[in-house]
Amino acid sequence: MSRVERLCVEKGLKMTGQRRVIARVLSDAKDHPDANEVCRRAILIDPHISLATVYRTVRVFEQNEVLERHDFGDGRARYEESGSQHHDHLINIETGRVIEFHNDQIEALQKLAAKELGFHLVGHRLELYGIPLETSED
Amino acid sequence: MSRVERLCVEKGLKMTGQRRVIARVLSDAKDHPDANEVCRRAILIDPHISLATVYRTVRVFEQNEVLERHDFGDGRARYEESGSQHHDHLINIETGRVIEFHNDQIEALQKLAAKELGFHLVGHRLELYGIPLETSED
DNA sequence: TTAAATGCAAAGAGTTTGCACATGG
DNA sequence: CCATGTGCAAACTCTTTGCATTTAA
Repeated sequence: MSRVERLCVEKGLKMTGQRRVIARVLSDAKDHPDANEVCRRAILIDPHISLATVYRTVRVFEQNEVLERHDFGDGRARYEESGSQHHDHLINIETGRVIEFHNDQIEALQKLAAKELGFHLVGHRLELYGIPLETSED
Repeated sequence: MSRVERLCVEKGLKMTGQRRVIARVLSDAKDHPDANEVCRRAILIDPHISLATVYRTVRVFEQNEVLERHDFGDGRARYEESGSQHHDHLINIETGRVIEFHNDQIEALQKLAAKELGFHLVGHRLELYGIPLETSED
């Protein structure tokens, strides 16, 4: 049983064959697939899965905090298993590859910045866009 | 002549009536309108403007760094005049209103974080989502 | 059993594009 | 004048939804 599936069970979600497969795909994913990619991988395991079901399922999973939805600005949502710890993303603009990182100082400053503006911080999005250091020597 | 129009002229862009109006709308905007909203405001000044032209125009303007495109996660692009200084956004999730802010410390830490991961930072996106402090007392 | 999940195809929202016509430099 | 911009409508991408059918609990 995949980690995502276990989380679903803990949340009391009805686990259908399709949901199990989608959960597995997301648990196995090392990247941040979009709905279409999740569907394609799911179909490799079990062809009885439609894109509509993927969309409905990821929404339910997201609402149950079993996975996280990201928007990297390319017009489609991407998904990843809810990690135990929060992290942000650095996107290598040469390859499109996404690297996860966490920085406590930045997190703290964000909270502070929001407070100074009169807000209680309930969420944030931080994405860094970079090029590999070797390549950037100009 | 609006500020955006002047920037366009400096870039050598051909200034048609429509582009002038769109430039004006964006110069006058105190918020971050989407393409549809830009079009509606433009039509108030001159009805001879179509949504397709707005899309084509904002793309040209963006490519010429005359305005900036933002994606606040609600599925449509939003635009604002390219300011002299960089800033990030705090979104009031109760009203949807966007507040601009700038924080040098966070900027510096971002650069550092990227460097530690082996990247040269060429861009970033930071959005804070918050609720007004008065309302958040629970 | 039965409320909830699924597949399909159609509908939406936002954005882009092909083509004939209009226009700025 | 003529390369470029525009309007219109159709196309495209991503996502959602209505409805008849299937399925988990």
